[in-house]
Amino acid sequence: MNKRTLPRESGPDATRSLILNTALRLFQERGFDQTTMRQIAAEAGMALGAAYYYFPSKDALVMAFYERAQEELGPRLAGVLSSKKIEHRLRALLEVKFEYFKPYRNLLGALSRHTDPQHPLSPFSENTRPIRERDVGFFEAAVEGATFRIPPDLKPHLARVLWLYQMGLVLFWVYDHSPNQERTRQLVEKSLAMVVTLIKLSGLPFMSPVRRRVVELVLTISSG
Amino acid sequence: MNKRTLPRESGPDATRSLILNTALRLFQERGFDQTTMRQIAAEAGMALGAAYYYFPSKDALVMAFYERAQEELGPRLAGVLSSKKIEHRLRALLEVKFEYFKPYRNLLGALSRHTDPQHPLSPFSENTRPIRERDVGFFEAAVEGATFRIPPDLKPHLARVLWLYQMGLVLFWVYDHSPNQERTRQLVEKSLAMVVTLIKLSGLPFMSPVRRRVVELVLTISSG
DNA sequence: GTCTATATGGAGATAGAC
DNA sequence: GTCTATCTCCATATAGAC
Repeated sequence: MNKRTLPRESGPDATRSLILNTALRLFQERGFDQTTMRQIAAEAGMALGAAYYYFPSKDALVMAFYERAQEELGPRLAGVLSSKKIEHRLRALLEVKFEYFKPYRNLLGALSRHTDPQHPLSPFSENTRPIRERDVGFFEAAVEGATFRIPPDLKPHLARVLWLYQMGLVLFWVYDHSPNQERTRQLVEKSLAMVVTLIKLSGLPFMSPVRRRVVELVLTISSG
Repeated sequence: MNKRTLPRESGPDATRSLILNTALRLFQERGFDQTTMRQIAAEAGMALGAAYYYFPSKDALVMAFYERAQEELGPRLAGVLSSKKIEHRLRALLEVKFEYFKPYRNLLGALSRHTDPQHPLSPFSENTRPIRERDVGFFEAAVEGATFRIPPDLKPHLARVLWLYQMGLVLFWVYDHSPNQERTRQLVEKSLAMVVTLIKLSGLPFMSPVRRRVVELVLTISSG
């Protein structure tokens, strides 16, 4: 038996979890900037230093949130790619994400400030690369397993572009104040149909030069 | 003679300008977050309270920067729309912007955190609407004055989409660490050609349903 | 290894004297 | 309009109890 399995009701793992959960709750309730390390510690029933013992900074809490999300999302994303239609497969991925992040919508809003790829917490940073790559992997899987003719010159880049598209949708969702995020739902439906149409259109013979330029564009953007 | 013309070497307008210029210089040199109101006041040769007399908050300095930029950019943007080719017209607008903002590239990076449309300093906020609308107006002018067939159903939305496209380019530029932002230059050239091609392609007769969907998409996004 | 209590130093902002 | 003095609050560091 492995001693270090699930967090018990006491012990270091449980304390760590308790702090993280408390922090996430407060971030969501009061906003990220308005929540102080003092409040987190107090609400978790311990002294300030104790929280700092487990998380050396407020940003470390955010990083732990990213990692936990990636861990918990993995199986769910993998388990939802059953259809063969690309549109269904992509929609399934999106639905899992929205569902999972729903309790953290406000928090994600606060975190979306990290546009600088140099910042460790940016979705484009070196620091978050492992998380990002695993995530892109699910879009690769969505593309791979679909019965859908993809122009071969586009194929190597498609997953990454779709991942970026998905980031855009999440950003829109985070700031969507319509009831139950109805506008995002519409945007997903309309943009998804459009994305699929565009890929299909791009496969037309006379589109070959356009495809080449798109690929060049993608390379320019991602070569940094 | 109007008494309130240009800032003199002394007087309230001069003091205000001095504070703003000092702040912008420090923001650029040391970073926005690392620069304190104390440093700004000290560097401008006055007490902290004096700086707060002119600018009630650090964000007020940012807003003043936005307003000044809009004012100074206006004539330059208007003066550069001489060609009749849409591609040249758009490139001209972009060049003026990059040129003007070059000394503030670092600062813009720090400001790009304001993704929340609710935040007053966001480029999408209610607060910055007048600035934004005037800016969109230059893209309308760029489209209007071009000898270029634009599908009539796209036309009402094109300027706003191009404005958004331009915001994306600026964001890329802000974080482009290639020498002399060479990658941005490439991105501009390639994406500009692509944008023009796409608009042309969208005018083909059988593209009518695609156009309709694009318009729907734009409406969904901007209806908030 | 885990945690409490306390100290440090700096930030944005303000009140009220001059 | 400009200043000094001060308020309030924070992230973070550390000393040392258990």
